[in-house]
Amino acid sequence: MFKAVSNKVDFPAQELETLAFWKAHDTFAKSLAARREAPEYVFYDGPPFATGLPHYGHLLAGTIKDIIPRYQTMRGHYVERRFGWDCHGLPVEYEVEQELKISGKREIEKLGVDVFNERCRGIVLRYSGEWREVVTRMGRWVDFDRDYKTMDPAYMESIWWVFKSLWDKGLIYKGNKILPYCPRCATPLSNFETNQGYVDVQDPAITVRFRLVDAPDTFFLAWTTTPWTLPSNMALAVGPRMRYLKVLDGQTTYILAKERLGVYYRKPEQIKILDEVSGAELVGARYTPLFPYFADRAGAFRVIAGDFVSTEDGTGIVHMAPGFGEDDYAAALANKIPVVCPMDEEGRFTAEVSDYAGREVKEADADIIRRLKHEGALVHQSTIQHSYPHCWRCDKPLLYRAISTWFVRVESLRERILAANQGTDWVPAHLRDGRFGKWLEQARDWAISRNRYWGAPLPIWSSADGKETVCIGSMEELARRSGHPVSDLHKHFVDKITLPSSEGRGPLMRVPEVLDCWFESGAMPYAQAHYPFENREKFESRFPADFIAEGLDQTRGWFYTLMVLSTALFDKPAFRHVIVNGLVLAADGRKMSKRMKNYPDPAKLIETYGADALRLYMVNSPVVRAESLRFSEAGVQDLMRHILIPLWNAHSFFVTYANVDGWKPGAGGRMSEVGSQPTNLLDRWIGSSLEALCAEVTLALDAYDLQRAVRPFVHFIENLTNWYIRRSRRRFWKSQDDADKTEAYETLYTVLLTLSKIAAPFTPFISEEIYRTLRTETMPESVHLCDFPQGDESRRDKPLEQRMADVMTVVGLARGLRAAHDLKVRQPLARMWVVCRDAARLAAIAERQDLVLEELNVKEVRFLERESGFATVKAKADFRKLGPRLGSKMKHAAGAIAALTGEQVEALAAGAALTLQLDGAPFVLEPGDMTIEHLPHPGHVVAAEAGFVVALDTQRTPELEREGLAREFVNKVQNMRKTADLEVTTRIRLEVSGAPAVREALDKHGEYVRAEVLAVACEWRDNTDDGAQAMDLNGHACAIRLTPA
RNA sequence: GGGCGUGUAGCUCAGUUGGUUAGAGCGUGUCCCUGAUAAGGACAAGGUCCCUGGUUCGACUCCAGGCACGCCCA
Repeated sequence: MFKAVSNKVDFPAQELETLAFWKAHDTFAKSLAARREAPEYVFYDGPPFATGLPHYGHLLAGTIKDIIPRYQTMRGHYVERRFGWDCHGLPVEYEVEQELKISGKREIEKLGVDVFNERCRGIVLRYSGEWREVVTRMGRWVDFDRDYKTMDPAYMESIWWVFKSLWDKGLIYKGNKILPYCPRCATPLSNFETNQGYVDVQDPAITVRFRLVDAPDTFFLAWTTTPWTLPSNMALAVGPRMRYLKVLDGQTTYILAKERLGVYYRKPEQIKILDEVSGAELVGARYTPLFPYFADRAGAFRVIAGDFVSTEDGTGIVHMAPGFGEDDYAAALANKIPVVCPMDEEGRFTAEVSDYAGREVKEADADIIRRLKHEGALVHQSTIQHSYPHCWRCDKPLLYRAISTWFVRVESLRERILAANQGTDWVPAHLRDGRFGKWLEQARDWAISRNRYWGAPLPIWSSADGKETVCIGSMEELARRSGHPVSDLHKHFVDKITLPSSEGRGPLMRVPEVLDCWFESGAMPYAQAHYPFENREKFESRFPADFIAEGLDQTRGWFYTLMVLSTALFDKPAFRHVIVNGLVLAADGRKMSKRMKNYPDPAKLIETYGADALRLYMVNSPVVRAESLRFSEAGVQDLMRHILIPLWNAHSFFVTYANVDGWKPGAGGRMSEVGSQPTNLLDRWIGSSLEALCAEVTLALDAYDLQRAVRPFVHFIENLTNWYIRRSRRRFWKSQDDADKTEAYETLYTVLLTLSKIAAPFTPFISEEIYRTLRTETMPESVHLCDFPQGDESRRDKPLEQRMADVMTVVGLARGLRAAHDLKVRQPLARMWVVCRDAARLAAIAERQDLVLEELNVKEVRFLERESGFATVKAKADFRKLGPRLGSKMKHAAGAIAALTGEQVEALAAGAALTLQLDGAPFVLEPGDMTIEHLPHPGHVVAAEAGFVVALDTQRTPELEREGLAREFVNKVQNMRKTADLEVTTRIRLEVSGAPAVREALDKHGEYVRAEVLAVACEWRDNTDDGAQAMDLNGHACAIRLTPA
């Protein structure tokens, strides 16, 4: 006996039981243990931040990260799956700052970096329990107990090794980067932080003049909204292809962009245009500095060319303060202009700018403007309203300034990175050379240091004068060189450690920065294994990964950092195959937003439909090809209805009847006979279809195309439930235990068992339930411990699949006719005709005419090879065949072929060649050059499709009417049985009264009726007062009373 | 401004080397079927395959140029 299976299944509840089973039996561990000696398939799991709860994007990526490893395990590989956590970085620091109600560098350092960091350590895994719960509930198998954390000492030590390896290869250097900086918090901000703080503000907008060295009465005009940067002016920039004018205004000559002239001089008669030049001609001109502070700097105070110069505002000549602007800085480097940055950490002028030393730079704007005015350098003054970034913590306007930063020389690695990228395989394929490849091509040096606290410290120690610098690559090295034992590499430990100088420069101190957390996650392949300190061999065999899967946003995140580091270290990509998922959007097409509540809570959704339904829904969408998905709850329900429920019902059907009959797997012996074929065509057909399914799924999964892998399930389940089972139903009911019945059980059993394995990677829960109900003692205890069904083309029978498709076509046509002419299937009809010109196809249908007759409730089918009175034949040109031969004559030929008479078509079909006159030239038409189409004769009950013509005889004799009535009666009783919730085997008694026609039908077909409804007795008596159910049978009154026997 | 992607039915999406009736599901309407079914089936309505041009006997498909939307970068 199989475990009883209800057709009223509660998937979410059942999934919880499955989870409990996996837990109790340690099934995941067993699935790994079973493959311990097998070839390894390497998967790397990208670490999420655990500072928030998982959302649909994580569930989606998690599902993909589950399907492929499950599949590869079933295909005979050992697939280790370790979860990882990204522990360091700003998100954690923010949370702590908010909890402690502190903000910025000064307050953190006042509190103590040790206190702060330990607090970060304390909260970083705060939500890991919830993560584990949700990930597990989704059915994902991943090892949380042996997870890796980027804050583990071993992980951090490997990061140091990575860093030092790059250092030794000369790939690390120190430079400057212009970053938004908050003077109050004394902290640079990331781009992400900056983007959330734009506010509309008013700023001064002044135009000042710079005197040319070679022509003291001539001035460049430049415009700025940050007067405080003027003391740091080092150059002026012009657009090399822009046009500039020299205009005489009174005694003075000014130079500005031609396009901006009208803005400065509304009345042209005020001035005289002296000359027009290109920007390129101005380049190199020297001017007198406005302020004396840096007047002695060599190479400064000249005009340079810049592509960033625009004529949207200002004068078309841009004031360059290289210490305070990104373009300015880059242009200064390119043109060998000195960089000055006379501002301290608090945002005050340094002593270099003696007149304003100690004053907040922005606060000095007014005095600077006053002074310029006094000195005659101010040409125009106004204010501007614009959007300007502000600190998200303290709301102060941010200042851009040069920050000392450490870089990886990505630009020098670029060619090698691109070469390594060629060794990767992407889904979707275009990403490799498209978005990702293009990103690589324009990659800049990577700024890897952060002026923060909670992160892996840069392992660099440096003397006070900066002339001696040491990079440390391991704990042991640090301990040896410093004489201090080391067990934790976080900032508050290692900053206390100094190294002796080897050049007599005094103690070397650690540089203050920590690493970008992307550097840490990019080092995951090495660091999760604590390479090279441990696991040397293991790492080497596990690098690069066979497979990773993350979201599209990782093109400039993890995908990138993995690739940079693996190329720098080993000249290889870190992964071979990658599936990139797109964004999960809310149903309204906008981003999912907690505030707007525009999406269903994932936990609730899983409680309603189950994880299998959610998994299938997500995977069966273009979101597994990096396109975005509008998440729809109805879509999840839809998949449950169309795949999971029918699958479950097929299973439930099988178990119910197998138990009724006491059928056991293997009892008939056929199962064990290799290569044995069932005799029943339906059985052979579903077996062949299953083989097709297996082949398609295998092909798609081997290509990492998940959506394509899911699609054939829909078709197969439809075939299984709506054709195989429906047409086989009676085979399972037959009370004699004959060979055909056994074969049906064997077939359905094998199909369901195999199907559970093919579906296991996608829907691990329902597959497990079905498998566990069906398995025998000798089979593995879980479907996930089984091998994936091995495809075997020899088990395909494609001609049979085609023949069955023909039968379905014929049935479909006839059903359409019944519907169109209002002839319900319960009403038997005397005969039908099936016409097909292909005798072989016709014969194949004749062979299975029982299916057709039963499905359509028709007494007899007649087969014809000619349409005779039912339809007219028409010829249609086969464009595919004729097109290449005829070329431009194709159109004419098509017309001529369509115009052929019935006799001509007939003759052609019979094999006679026909000569057409095309544009005066003869053309010999052969039978294969056309296809025959049918036009059903109007007024007849006839339909045609795909070479078949089907006609129905709609005559209803009294005998047919009676039989129809009997079937109607059976239907009503069956519904009553169902309503009364009777077992399928329960015998009943019937008492019936009603119209004479009903009685006649029952008298004539009583035996059939009793057998169908399992009635031991069917009495005709007046039962109207006796709780009988009154109903209408095809217009005849009837009352039925049903009691269990 | 640059890069990449997407654009097919009211909605979500398929569409295989270019071939003449462009498909499925949902939704809508009508009907049917049901002793596996919170099911299923048939039929109907619904399409400028984003636009323009080109190549071709023939373009949803290939090419070029636009437009719209999305993401990334500047």
